[in-house]
Amino acid sequence: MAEVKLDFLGSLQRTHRCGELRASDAGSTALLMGWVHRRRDLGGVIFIHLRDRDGITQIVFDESRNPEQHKRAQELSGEYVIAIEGEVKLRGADTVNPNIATGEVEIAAAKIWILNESRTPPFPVEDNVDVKEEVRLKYRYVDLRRPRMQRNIIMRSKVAFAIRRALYAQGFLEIETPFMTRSTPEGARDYLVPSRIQPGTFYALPQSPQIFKQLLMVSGYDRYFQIVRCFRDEDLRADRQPEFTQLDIEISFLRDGQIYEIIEPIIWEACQAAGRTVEKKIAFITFEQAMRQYGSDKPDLRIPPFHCVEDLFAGTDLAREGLPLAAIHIPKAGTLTRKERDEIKAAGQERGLRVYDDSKRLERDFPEQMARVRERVKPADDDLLMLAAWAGEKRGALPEQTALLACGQLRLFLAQKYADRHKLLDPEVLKFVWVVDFPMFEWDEEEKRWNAAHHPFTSVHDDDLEKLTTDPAHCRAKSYDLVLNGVELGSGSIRIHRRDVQSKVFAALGFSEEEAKRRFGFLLEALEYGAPPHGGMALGLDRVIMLLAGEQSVREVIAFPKTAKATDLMCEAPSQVPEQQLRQLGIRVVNPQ
RNA sequence: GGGGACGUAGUUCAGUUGGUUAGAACGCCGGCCUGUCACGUCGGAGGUCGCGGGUUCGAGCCCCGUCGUCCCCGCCA
Repeated sequence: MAEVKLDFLGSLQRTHRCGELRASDAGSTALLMGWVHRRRDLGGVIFIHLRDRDGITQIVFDESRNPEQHKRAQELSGEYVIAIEGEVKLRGADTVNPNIATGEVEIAAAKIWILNESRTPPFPVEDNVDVKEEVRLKYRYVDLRRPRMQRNIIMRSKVAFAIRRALYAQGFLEIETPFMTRSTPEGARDYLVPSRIQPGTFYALPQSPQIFKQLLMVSGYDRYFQIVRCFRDEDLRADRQPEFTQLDIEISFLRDGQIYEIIEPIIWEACQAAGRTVEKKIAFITFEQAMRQYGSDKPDLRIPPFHCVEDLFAGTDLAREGLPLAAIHIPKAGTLTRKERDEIKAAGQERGLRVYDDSKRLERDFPEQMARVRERVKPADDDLLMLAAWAGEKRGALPEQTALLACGQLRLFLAQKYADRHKLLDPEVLKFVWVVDFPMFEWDEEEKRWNAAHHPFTSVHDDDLEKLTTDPAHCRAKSYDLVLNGVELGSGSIRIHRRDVQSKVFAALGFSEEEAKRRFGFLLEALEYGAPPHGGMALGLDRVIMLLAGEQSVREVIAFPKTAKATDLMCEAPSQVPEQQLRQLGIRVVNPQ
């Protein structure tokens, strides 16, 4: 870096932000602070674009009018931090810049303070410059200056504020819960925090504040929320970080259906804050419908459903007992090449499916059936319509479901493959849907036992109470997921508030009474001290913001995210620690890398 | 844990069947320039071709390993 004499900030104070000045401010004196976005040195006159998170203002240094300050401006370079004072002047008609909000004016610099210099940034502070994410993450503080990131981070703040406002308006209280808590054996892997004071023991960082918020209901804080960090030590994805933020909500005395009335306005306000207009009422689909129409418990409603047509093909080679035959329909895919058909078949095969793509042959062999299929699906002339069926041995505890999931994956594969043609996967379109009536339990093939599909505190559907012991596979839970464009935003349930019911569910999950007490004793005990009926949900705030911002990854809406291997490239976490620190904790590293 | 893509200047990329001194654009540095706004113009600097090994007369290019980033499956009550 050049040797530059730096000025002190002292009592200097901004009069405006860099996106604020307009023609009506002409004639007044302004003092701005910010970063040197660009310098254009024409010799006798130097133009600076001064930038802060609000916008850009042009500053002019004229050698003939103010040689001393002009000389100082020659020392400037990109990303220097400066303060500028001068008169706001109207630009001549031919020099107005329509590309920036302040383009009608400029500041004739009377005085410049150079507050700090800057090394040349590793990449330009602009959008539309592709930079490898690795570099962006290492210099995240620079990346966050770029307009797109600023827009996302600012949107995130605005959405969070709108959510808080909407919740306060509905009488909610924001209450904090501990980060250093007890490890619970179910669910994701815990991040552990060793205790120095109790050697050999560990706190766990919460996977969610689930139990604490239920305890708050027991305590009578009947409308609770929290925008809170949660931690899960599992592998990452584009929409998954090891620490992520939940909007956590719990409500007492929640009557049937009330949760939707409470959540929907909050979602609406959140979308409004992001500048997105959505319908106030969100559609419903049952888990079973979602599986049979979309092959997914998080259906993307922007693309048409597939249709199960095994009934039409009963008795033919295509239909197999207890397994679906899916008519997959993708609009506007047009005529496919041989190569494309092979790719589609291969994609189906990878997922265990046989794909019947030859429509001519299908029409020839099954003319009546295909007529009925077209009746159901109603494809246009240039739409893609093919059949898919499970190819091999039946698999899983629920083979039909396994097959439906594969069909759903194939549907998404095709929808993405031809997204350019049908244009239905438009991030501008927001299709929310409630998925309800989830099964209570899922079969764990490895451990050969039933697991809670949502979590073990979820109420069973009133009609299915008796099935808890007799037919767990067909027990429906009082749970609900909120899905947007094929992304699960969050889930919730009506909780069990009765000690006896909770015991039955634990029994169905194969826990002995002792085991249940050991794992969740404090919650079970709390249920014995006047627990009100309650329920709630948790929404993944990062995902909400991601979709509202039209981004493909939650990393684009988190200021300091982690990589796919859960590292922070900027501060180089996680890291080794001094031996002494480990000794104090009574920890020895067995296999250091 | 498995599969796939990528890694060359500060950044984004090109680099022919393996062949002389690894190029371009932007950025950076220096000169000139009083109305630019992606300023212009003249000149210049800048490379551990991710890292290690191998094949070869010769490797950015081929082979093996390894590290890193991204995507997907498993996993995420």
